[in-house]
Amino acid sequence: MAEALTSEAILAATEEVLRRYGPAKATVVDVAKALGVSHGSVYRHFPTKAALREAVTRRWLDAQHLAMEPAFDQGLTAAEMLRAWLQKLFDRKKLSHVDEPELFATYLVLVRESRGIPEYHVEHLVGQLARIISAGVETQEFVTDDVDRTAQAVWDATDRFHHPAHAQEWGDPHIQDAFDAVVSLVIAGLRYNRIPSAAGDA
Amino acid sequence: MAEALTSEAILAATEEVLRRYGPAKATVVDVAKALGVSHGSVYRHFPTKAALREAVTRRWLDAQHLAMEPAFDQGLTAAEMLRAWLQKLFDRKKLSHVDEPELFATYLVLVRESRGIPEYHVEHLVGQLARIISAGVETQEFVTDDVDRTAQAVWDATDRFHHPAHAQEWGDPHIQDAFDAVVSLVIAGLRYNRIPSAAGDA
DNA sequence: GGACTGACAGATTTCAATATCTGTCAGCAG
DNA sequence: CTGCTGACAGATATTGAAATCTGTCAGTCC
Repeated sequence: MAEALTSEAILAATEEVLRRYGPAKATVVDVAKALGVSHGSVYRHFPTKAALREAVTRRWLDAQHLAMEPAFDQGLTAAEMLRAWLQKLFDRKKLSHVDEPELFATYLVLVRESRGIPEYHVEHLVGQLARIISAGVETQEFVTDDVDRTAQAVWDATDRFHHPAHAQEWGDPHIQDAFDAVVSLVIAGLRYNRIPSAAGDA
Repeated sequence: MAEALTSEAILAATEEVLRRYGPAKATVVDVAKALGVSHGSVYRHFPTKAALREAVTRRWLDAQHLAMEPAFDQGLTAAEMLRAWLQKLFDRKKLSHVDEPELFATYLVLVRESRGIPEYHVEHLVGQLARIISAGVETQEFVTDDVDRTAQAVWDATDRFHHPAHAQEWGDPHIQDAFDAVVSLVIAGLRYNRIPSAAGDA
């Protein structure tokens, strides 16, 4: 035999098979064939096909999260940082949707099919948002009595520009305009926002 | 023969057939059968199956628009009116999605399949939003230099609570909380919002 | 003994034949 | 003459038999 079969090699091969055949056609047998082993060997490293797919998905998401890590070192206001972060997220999503629609669709299917993965993804990004908003609260640029809740609200309010269900709208020529309008509205709200914890509003 | 076949009767029968069989199974033959005529007769009133479906859809949407017509007569602030209108829209959507999921899905398919119908629907509702915001600007409760653009931004920011792509999230127990947070953020933004017409922001 | 194979059962997918539907139109009935 | 019918051609949908896939495991190889 040549070399030991590693989980890493299986993940890489699975990624390649998913790219080539798409999520609907990719089979465990294909992965094994690409590695030159029997498909029984793959089951020695991953208990089910679903677990294998989920491992690939989590790996990909972690790379996305790393790429979105906000940079606090520059001399930007919180509003500028927030706008830049949201714009970067939007640009990345838009680009991958326009440039590689099939790969985008593939990972969309993968993310959706695993319970808990979408939550994992959103919670991570909302956490990054919260850190930016928190910085704004410290400099008294933003006002809020619940940073996490507000971060979630900003995420929800900008759903149209990052939720894959809206991907088809990202090709609209006026989409950047709509993005600017929503982000400006949200930032204006952050400057004077007091979200009630249960009910009531001024 | 009994009575003349009218377009009205065909529309009513089509609605019934769509309710009973769903959008995938409903056929022109079914409609004709329900009316006790040959399917050729239906084509005397509607040129294609698509035109027939679109007529039913437009009829249904007009009823929805009427139900959402904002009431300006009460002694409410613009913020209260805006919140109430958004809540009503959310409640109506949520209710029809929870109470009659099949009918909701049926009209969702119908709305999507006709080019132009979604735009017709959204433009109408954003128009209602614009009237509420416009009232707020007149009382100096809200600030904006472009009512229509701002109305669209409010619509976009609340997408999660009316766009059917998010319907599955409406069953979440915390959804009302998320709604309140977003609406409060948006209303805070409206009080101090100045959306740039092309680029740049303070 | 630990890693891999290959045959297997049950579940899922594919594919081609069969049936149904859409849209048209010549002809019939009042 | 006007409104409806029913047969028709091409397009679409349904079905069930055959092929493939998933997950297991007794057995092989070093």
